[in-house]
Order: sequence, then structure tokens, then C-alpha cells
Amino acid sequence: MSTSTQMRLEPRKRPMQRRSQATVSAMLEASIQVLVAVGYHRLTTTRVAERAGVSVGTLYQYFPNKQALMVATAGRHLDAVVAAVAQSCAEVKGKRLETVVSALVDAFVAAKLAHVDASVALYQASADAKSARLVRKASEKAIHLVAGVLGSCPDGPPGPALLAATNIVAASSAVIQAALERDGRQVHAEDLRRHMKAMLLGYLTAIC
Amino acid sequence: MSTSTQMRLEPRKRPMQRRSQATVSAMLEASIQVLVAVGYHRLTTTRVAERAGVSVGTLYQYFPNKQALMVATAGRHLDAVVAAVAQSCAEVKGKRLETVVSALVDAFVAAKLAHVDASVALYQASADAKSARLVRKASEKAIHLVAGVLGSCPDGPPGPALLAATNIVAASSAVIQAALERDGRQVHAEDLRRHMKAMLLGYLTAIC
Amino acid sequence: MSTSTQMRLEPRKRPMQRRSQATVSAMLEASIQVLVAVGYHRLTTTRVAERAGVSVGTLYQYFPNKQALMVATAGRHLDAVVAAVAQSCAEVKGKRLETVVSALVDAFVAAKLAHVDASVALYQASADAKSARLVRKASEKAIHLVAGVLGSCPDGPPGPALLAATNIVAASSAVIQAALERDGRQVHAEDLRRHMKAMLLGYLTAIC
Amino acid sequence: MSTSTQMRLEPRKRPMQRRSQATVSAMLEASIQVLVAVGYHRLTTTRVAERAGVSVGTLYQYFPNKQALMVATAGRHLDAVVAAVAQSCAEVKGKRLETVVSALVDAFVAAKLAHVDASVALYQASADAKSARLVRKASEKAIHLVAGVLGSCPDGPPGPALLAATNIVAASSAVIQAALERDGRQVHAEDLRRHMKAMLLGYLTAIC
DNA sequence: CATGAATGAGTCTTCATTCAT
DNA sequence: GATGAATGAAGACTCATTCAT
Repeated sequence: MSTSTQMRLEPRKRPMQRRSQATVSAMLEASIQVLVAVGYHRLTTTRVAERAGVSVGTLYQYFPNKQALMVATAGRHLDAVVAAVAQSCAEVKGKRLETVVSALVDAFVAAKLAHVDASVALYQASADAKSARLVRKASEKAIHLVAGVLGSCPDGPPGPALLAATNIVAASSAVIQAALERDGRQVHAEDLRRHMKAMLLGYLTAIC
Repeated sequence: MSTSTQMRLEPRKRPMQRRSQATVSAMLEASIQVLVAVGYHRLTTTRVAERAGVSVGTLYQYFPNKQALMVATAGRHLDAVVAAVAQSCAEVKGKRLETVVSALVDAFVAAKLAHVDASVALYQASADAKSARLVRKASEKAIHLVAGVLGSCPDGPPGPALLAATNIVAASSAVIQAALERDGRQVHAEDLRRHMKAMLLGYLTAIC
Repeated sequence: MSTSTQMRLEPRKRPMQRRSQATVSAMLEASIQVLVAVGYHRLTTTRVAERAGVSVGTLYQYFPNKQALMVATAGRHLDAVVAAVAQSCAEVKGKRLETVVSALVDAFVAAKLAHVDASVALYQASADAKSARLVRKASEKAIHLVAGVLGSCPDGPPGPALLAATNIVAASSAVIQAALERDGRQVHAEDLRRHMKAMLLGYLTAIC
Repeated sequence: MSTSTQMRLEPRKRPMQRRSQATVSAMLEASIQVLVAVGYHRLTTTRVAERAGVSVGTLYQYFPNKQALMVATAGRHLDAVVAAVAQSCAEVKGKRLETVVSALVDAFVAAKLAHVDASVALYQASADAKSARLVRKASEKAIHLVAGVLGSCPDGPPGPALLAATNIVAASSAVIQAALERDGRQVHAEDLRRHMKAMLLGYLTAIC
């Protein structure tokens, strides 16, 4: 599943050998760095290539155009987050609400903090139409996963939990993003998790 | 307060005359429309001028550059939102948590839904660095206002409520945004408000 | 009719005023000059703009892209040639073969020699797909005109004269082009016309 | 004679070995195919190499640059055509005009129709400056050959027949080309030859 | 010798901004 | 003040050519 949103990168020919994989990785990493450094609307393909230590030509050997690069950049991170949520959901399926919320928050925070740069960059990259769609798709996937576990909770909400799941995912993302934007890498993860758990558990308790 | 985030536009001679006011207004409105229609990265000053029924030259008579136009466009809506929040906060200062939360949610939802286009435009405009900073400033202002009322609540959280306020603002925005993205203009505002109140009240109750 | 194959140039906005017409003309003229000077595959939009004494931006204000410029350049000359042929055909309709051939050759040669540069350039410009189609269209138009007069000749060929007309147009063009390529502006037009008339009259006489 | 217009290709070590011959041939054939398929301005050395089943590197082992490839591609076909014309001329030297014209037309038509693709390719390849010169050279060679036979005709034109020969070659090429463009591979060769003979014989008769 | 990934100069095209009318 | 044609720097993308493996 971790490859589901990944770009089907079909390089012009097929420079997909030992070296290549590393090169692609370097370019995606460079994308994020440039995104963080100068922002989406000042990201140029040349700049990314430079940062990756290759020439523009090389970049275009692996990505048909700028958009594909952005999509791949976004996809890489989204896959990781969705996978983390999925695993977390699987582990706590059928348990009590408190357990579920705790696990979800932990997974969410961990995933985002694991790649702080990517998180911030992702937000910018979604200025691109296709990337935005990717983000939405990933979001929907996460929402359905969350709705699934909520439905399996003995003390979970009655009826379809889709609205609740939507709100939970949206609120969680936003709260982490806000923390990230304010404190950068110095986020006090402990406090963050505690507050998020309070918010989500409070929410779910109220509507059950 | 309504001028706090407003552009310090300095037209060559006398700033704000009858005609001028209308012209500026038209251009800001045009900005929003173009932003909504084609997104930030396809917004051109010429297009905005056209939409506003004036020439590019005229646009540049009122805005020194594109960024200033974006900032002014963003600022206009932000002012309204912050003002709404401020008024709401003033009205419920010192009241109980439930009342405060209810008022805040109502104000927030009303402000966003009243100008859906402006909301979308704002999101797009924040691709611009300065506009983004403006958004953050407005956000902080709202956060402080919220922290203020929370602190004034007899049953509010002990100690500085800044983190809570941050989370509340972030979560609220995100939840509304998600609803907007899912249902467009047909958002079921009643459900939305109910869920938001449940979430925020649950949250605050839990941490108090 | 002289506008039939002319580009429907729809400049970005509509810079079609007094000055503009002259500018467009200058750019088309520059196109031909560059075509002659460096050949089609080394013609760059920047070079054309430079030669025309304007900036690239200006060029793109009048032509949506390079292809449109090429097509307009080709179209301009083709129109003139087709118009000349048409007029010539109208003047000799119903006359004897000898008169018709003489008039056609005179018209053809005059049209081509009037704009030697354009003639040579046109050949190069037709490397562009759309220009090539334009050339073919103009060619067909000329062929039908010629077929028309031939059919009206008392001593003309029996039955549809389309094949003959096609061959006449093709042969005439080629012979003039060959003379042009060999002698440039120093073409001995007198000899050229005499030989062409001999060829076409001999041909038509043989198949009648 | 068949090597007269051929590239002086100098592979690093020993030029023309078993394998090499085949490889070069494959690349020239590939050139023609690509030229026909996508035209000169979209022909890339990589594409040609691919089509030939080798790598770009290999292509560059046999041709110093793209131009050399084009020249060789053009040269190959031109050699064949010139050779055909030469043989035809040799066979009818000293015979009567009618015989000469008939033989020339047959040879010309046969040469073009035998390799329609090559003909089209040739036209495209002449976008390259050197190839164009090659075409002109071949043309001149053919013209001189034709002028030679014409001079040897008992009923041929008096004085130097260079102009006549030029016109004959030009007109013949153009008429065949026109037929090809109109009917594709379904050219009715019989009609074509008849008309060409009528045209050329009529022409020569008239000027003798 | 063959390979094909890497290179980067060179093209087309866009758009913020200016300024003569 | 308004206009909109002109400007040209900047960015996306291509492709002939090289060279390490």
C-alpha cells in the first residue's frame, strides 16, 4: 500500500538502475529542501537540480515535468503518513475509544515529526493542482481508515462515523501544522500529544 | 482595528477619493475572483485589471506591485474575520466556557461561510510570502483574543491559555475548510457548528 | 480573396492600432530576412524580434507562438501569388491556349520575382507542418483556378483538366525556384518566361 | 560513382567491417524512417539510434555529429537516383529526342517510386544546410548528364542545353512530387509517365 | 567497442513592470 | 489620471554530445 500514491515515474527511457534510485531520492530530497528554503513559487527545476548536485537535464530524465516532480515529492511523504495511520488503525481495531485516540494521535504526530521538512514542504507543494488532488486522496484514505476504527469501537459513535473522522483528521493535521509553524523542530511533542488527545477524546465522547 | 492589516497604499497624489475608493474596491474584488477562478499561480496583474474593468497601468497606480495587491486582497478578508472574532470575544468575556465556545464557533463559521470565495482566495493568496505572514499575524491576533476570553472564564483553563487558543483556532479553521472542500457551498452549517462546539467544549473541559 | 489564407492573428489583447499594423509588418519582414539569412532551423523568435527592432515580448503580443509567426509569414506571400494567378485567370478566361499560357507564366513569374526573398524563405518556412498545409492549400487554389481557365479554352484539353493543372502549377513553381536558386536576383526573366511558355504550351498541345 | 556523395565516415579504427556495414546501414535506414515518421525538426539522434536498435553512443561512433548522419542519409538515396539517371543517359546517348525523353522519364519515375519513403526523407533532410547542398550537387550532376544526352541528340536543341536540362530536372521532380503528395503510394504511374513525356517532349520540340 | 546516464547551452514562452501618449 | 504597447529577465524544457563503466 505504501506505493499506492507514489508517482508512476516513467523516465524518458529507463534510467532505473543501481545509481538511478539514489539519484531520484536525491532529487526528491532536494525538492523538499528548496521548497523549505525559498517556497513553492520560487522553486525552479534548475534550483532543485543544482541542490541535488545534478544538471537540469538529468532531472528531466527522471521526471517528465515540474509537476511530476512536485507530485512525487508530495506522494513520498503522504505514503508514509497514510501507512502509519493504517498500521495504527489495524493495531487498535475494536479497542476502546481512549486507546484508539491515543494510538491515532501518537501515529499522526510521529509521522509528521519524523519528516518535519517534508511536512512543511508538502503544504507548499499542494499549491500545484495535481499535488493538491494527491493530498486530498491521501486525506480521504486516512479518513476512511479512521472511520473504520471508530466504527469498531464498543464505545464509539453510533452510525457512520465519516463526519467525525473527517473532522478528526482535519483538526489533527491543522493542530500539528500550527505547532510546527510556530516552534519548528522544537515542538514540545509531549504537550502537543496530550492536548490533541484531550481534544479528540473530548469530541468523540461528546458526540457518542 | 479594521485598518490594522490594511495596505498602506500610497497613490501618487491624494489617496482616497470617491472614484478611487470604488476603483480599489473593484480591483480587490477582481483579485478574489481571479484567485478563485484560476488560482494564484495563474493570476496575472493584467487579468486582474481586466476583470476590474481598468488597465494594468491604473492598477499600478494604486498598488506598487503584485505583492501589494495580494497583501491587500488578503488583508481585506482577514480584517473582517478578526473583527468578527474580536466582537464575539468582547460580548462573551467573563461568561462560562459553554457560552464562549458557542459564540466563537458561531462567529467563526459565519465569517467563513459569508465569504466562501474570499476564503478560497485567501488560501491561494497565501502562496505569496508576505500574504502568508499577514495570515499568520491575523491568526496570532485571533489566538490572543481567544486566549483572552478563555482566561476570563470562571471555568476556563488555569494558567496561560495560549496553546489551547492556538489549537482552537487551528482546528476550527481546518474543520470548516474540510467541510467546504467536501460539500462546497452546500455545507450543512447546523451540523458543522454542533460538531465544532462538541470538539472545542470537549477539549476545554478535558484540560481544565 | 487576398485575405483568405491570411492569419487570423488574434493578438493576446488587441494591439491593433495605427502603430501596430506597421509593427506586424516589420516582424513579418524580419521573419523573411532571418529565414533567408540563417535558414528555418536557426530562426529563433528572439532573432526575429531583434531584426524587427522590437523585443521578444512584443512579438508574442502579436503572434501566440512561433508557428503562428511562420504561418503568417508564409500566408502573406501565398496570398499575393494566388491573387495574381486569380486575376490573370480572370483576364484570359475563354481565350486561346497560347494566350492563357502566356498570361499565366507572366503572372507566375512576376509574382515570384516581386518578392524573391519571400519566395526562397517560403520554401524554408514550409518545414513547419501548418505552413506546409498552407502552401498546399494555396497550391490547390491555384490549381483549381488554372483548371478553370483551361476548361474554358476553345482549344483546351477535353474533359477535366485537373491533372494537367496540377502538373502545370508544380512544374512552373519548380522551374522558377530552380532559376532563383541558381541565379538569385539575377534571373534572366526573359529566357525563363520563354522556356516556361514553351514547356507548358508544348505540354498542353500534346495532350489536347 | 556510387561513393561520390557518400560520407567520408572515419570510425576510430578500421572503418568498414562486416558488422559495421550492417550497423551503418541500419542507422541510415532508421534515419529515413524517423524522417518520414516525425519530420526533420523532431528527429533526434537518440530516436534514430533507438530505431536502429543501438545506443546513441554507438551512433556517434560512426557519425561525428547529427549533420553527418543527415548528409549520409541524403547521400545514399541521391547516389541511387543519380546512378539511375546516368545509366539511362548512357543507354540512349545519340538517339532521337523521343527515345531520350522516354528513357529519362522512366528512369526518374522508377527511381522516385521505388523509394517513396526515401524521397520524403530526402525532402525533410534538406532542412539541414549541408544536406541541402548535397541535394543541389546531385541535382547539378543530373542536370549535366541530361544536358549531355540532349546535346548528343540529332534532333536535340542547338547550343548548350543547360537551361533546358535544368528545367527538365526541376519540372520532372516537381511533377512526381505533386503526384506523390496527391495520391500517396497509389500513384497511377502510367498516366504520370505519359503526361511527363508529353510535357518534356513538347518542351524540347518547341525550343529546338 | 557498446552503452546510456549526465551535461548544459539554447529555445520558446510568460508576465511583472514601465512610460509615452 | 488613465491607457496599453513595449520591455526583457526568468523559467520550463529539449537534445546534441560526451565519457565513465
